[in-house]
Amino acid sequence: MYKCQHYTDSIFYQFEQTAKYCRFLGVQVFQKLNMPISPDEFYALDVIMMHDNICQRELAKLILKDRPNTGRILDSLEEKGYIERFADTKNNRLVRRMKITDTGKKITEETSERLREYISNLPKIFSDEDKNRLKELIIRFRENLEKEVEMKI
Amino acid sequence: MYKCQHYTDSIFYQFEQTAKYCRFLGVQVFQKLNMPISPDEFYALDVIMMHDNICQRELAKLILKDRPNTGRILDSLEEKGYIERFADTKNNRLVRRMKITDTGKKITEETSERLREYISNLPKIFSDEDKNRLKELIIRFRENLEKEVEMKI
DNA sequence: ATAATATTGTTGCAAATGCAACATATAATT
DNA sequence: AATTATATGTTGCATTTGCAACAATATTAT
Repeated sequence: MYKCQHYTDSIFYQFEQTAKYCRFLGVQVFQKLNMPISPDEFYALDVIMMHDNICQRELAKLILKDRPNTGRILDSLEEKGYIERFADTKNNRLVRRMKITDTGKKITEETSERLREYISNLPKIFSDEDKNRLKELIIRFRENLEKEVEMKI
Repeated sequence: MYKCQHYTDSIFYQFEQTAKYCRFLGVQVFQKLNMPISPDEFYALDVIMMHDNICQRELAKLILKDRPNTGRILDSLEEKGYIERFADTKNNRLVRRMKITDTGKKITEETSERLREYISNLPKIFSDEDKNRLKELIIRFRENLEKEVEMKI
């Protein structure tokens, strides 16, 4: 006899639902705080800041968006002056690498700081210890998942 | 000093990324197994089966989709003969309730069974115990999250 | 040398999604 | 009684997303 008869009992369901709340919270907080960028743009900038000279496809793999959409986000970020793109080669192949600009860095850091402050003011029912245990378990879970899923990015 | 300087270190990032893998896995498995319904349709049917005579908005809240999209999924499911909808009242207000049909039930159970079989054949590196600990933590995390997010459903 | 395959990025379009506005009906307030 | 607010569902449209096809170039195989 299985306990997990229903999808809604599965861990996959838990992940999808919880991620939706995360997304909604993100959108709401960014709106409430009148952030100058969208959550997606912030995520991209954050990753670019951590990976200097990253090329588009590598970024796409990190933010788990397909190449066309990654390119479009970058078009927008470049137009706003938050990143700069330049041609380079990788294994003798032409790639477009990017750098965050000073403006972009400033915006990202400010956004990050305001976000952190907002979050720190939320009621903390979840202890830091639990949070770390949870994070660790999720990472381990995802690492297993990655082996089973073919990402066409 | 904060450890979580970057979004990519946050638990929110972990959730969003992992949920993406869950979604991708779902799509791939449903395709590979040539399922007669989409993951989203399956989720809806699964919830309807567990909540007999549920009305549209209640369903929308459970599958975390907005009312228009929930309605559209139901149009499709009804057209395929997997559910039946009928008018009723709730607090003296007109609502559309639904029931899963015999065909719908059969399809859902078959899909559920084939899915379970497929998943059980994946390499199990994550113990059942860990899985339950993880599920429990996620649920607790989401319950806290729910208090902070205003869902306009 | 030629053909086939692979990598990276872009374009274009179909499908899905999000959201505001509407329609309808009821409850609550003044 | 009249007005306002709330609950449920639908319609219509703009935006986003997903995906196939293409372009350009490099590597590998025949």
